[in-house]
Amino acid sequence: MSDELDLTPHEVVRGAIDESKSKLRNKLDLESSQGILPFTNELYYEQMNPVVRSSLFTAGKMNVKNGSHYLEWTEIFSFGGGSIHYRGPHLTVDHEVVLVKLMVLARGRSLTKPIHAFQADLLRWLKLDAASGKNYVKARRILDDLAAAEIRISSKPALQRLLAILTSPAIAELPDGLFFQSYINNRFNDQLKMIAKGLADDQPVNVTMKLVTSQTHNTVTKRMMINLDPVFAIFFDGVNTTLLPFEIWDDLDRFGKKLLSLISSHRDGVFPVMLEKIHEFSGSVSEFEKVKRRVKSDLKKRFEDWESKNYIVPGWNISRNDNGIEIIRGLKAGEAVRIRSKLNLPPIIDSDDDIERGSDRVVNQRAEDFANSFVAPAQRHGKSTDS
DNA sequence: CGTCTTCAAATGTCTGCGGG
DNA sequence: CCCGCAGACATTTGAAGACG
Repeated sequence: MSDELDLTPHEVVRGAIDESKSKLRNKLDLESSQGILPFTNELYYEQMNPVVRSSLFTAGKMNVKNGSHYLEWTEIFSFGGGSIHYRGPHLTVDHEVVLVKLMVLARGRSLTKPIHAFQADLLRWLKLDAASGKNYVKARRILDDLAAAEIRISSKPALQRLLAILTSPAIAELPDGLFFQSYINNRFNDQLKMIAKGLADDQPVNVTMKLVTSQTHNTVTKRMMINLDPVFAIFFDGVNTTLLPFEIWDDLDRFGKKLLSLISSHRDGVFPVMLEKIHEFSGSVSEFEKVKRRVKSDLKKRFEDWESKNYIVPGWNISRNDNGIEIIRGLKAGEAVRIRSKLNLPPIIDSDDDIERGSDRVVNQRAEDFANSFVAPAQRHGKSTDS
């Protein structure tokens, strides 16, 4: 296992951790609800792995203004085994920026309650000039797009989590848990047998969800109230998600945001991948054959830059295989994206062996990790994974 | 084949003005 | 401080060509 987290003796900080942990638990119990909220905070970008590995949010900005829209369920390009289908307006990385920042605002709150934000917040997130009215139009359109979007994901851990919520009586003990459970129940009870059978038989089963379920605009207070789809939370179990420090992610360009997240989602490095697939992953509308040389040289420059910043480790390589096909090898996240701000970055878990998580134990473990990050920042403290 | 340039069209951002 | 509209200005993109 290669996570180079410093292992600090527990005893030293034990007291502080226990205290901050219980403080966090109380906070979660009091303010939040079902306890399966995303544990992200202002320091970390967090996104579910199925999304990170897909081109759901495209790096390109073409075909956006002219209202490109998937009317029917369409399979989105995706690395790895899972599948992701989409229906709705064309989404770009700008949409993702807004979404993940909304998720940060949702931290510690019940997802059954709305998030409050100003449109000016969106402009700040997107690094747009707040003095320009046109930018408000763009921000509003992004929200509308998110509200219209529907995604369908096949993810075993998420389904297991869903099943656990549906069948576990324990969650109802939490303040808002009953509400959440009945919400899930109303929505999925009919499919319960199908989900259980699919899991047992190892067959693909999908979960359909929206991103933003509703948004209202208060013309008096000028504030927006935005509801996220609670089912979304199931995918943010803190285990099947990828984290990146915002201070890095915020400064990446569109494609960079996607690409570095993809690399970071593979703890042991990205498997060799065709250059053409990376191009497809970017969501570019251009024909690969016509732009491949450009793509390759641009990518080389990008990786050289990232290597110098320790975003990725040396050893990567783009070259042809015996069949003359360009292959990218040896991509692996570097130290800079793993640990930042002297805080503990929970390990990124990926392998098939880890598939059975999404368990309460792991989620609780994640909460503990998160709690640890409230300890004095000087004491960087890490743990290794159970793999 | 890889790197560097160039170009037009498509898009994105900013400026100035208006109002609440 | 919040918001909207037009239009000017800037950047990005896809595509193609020059050169070694």
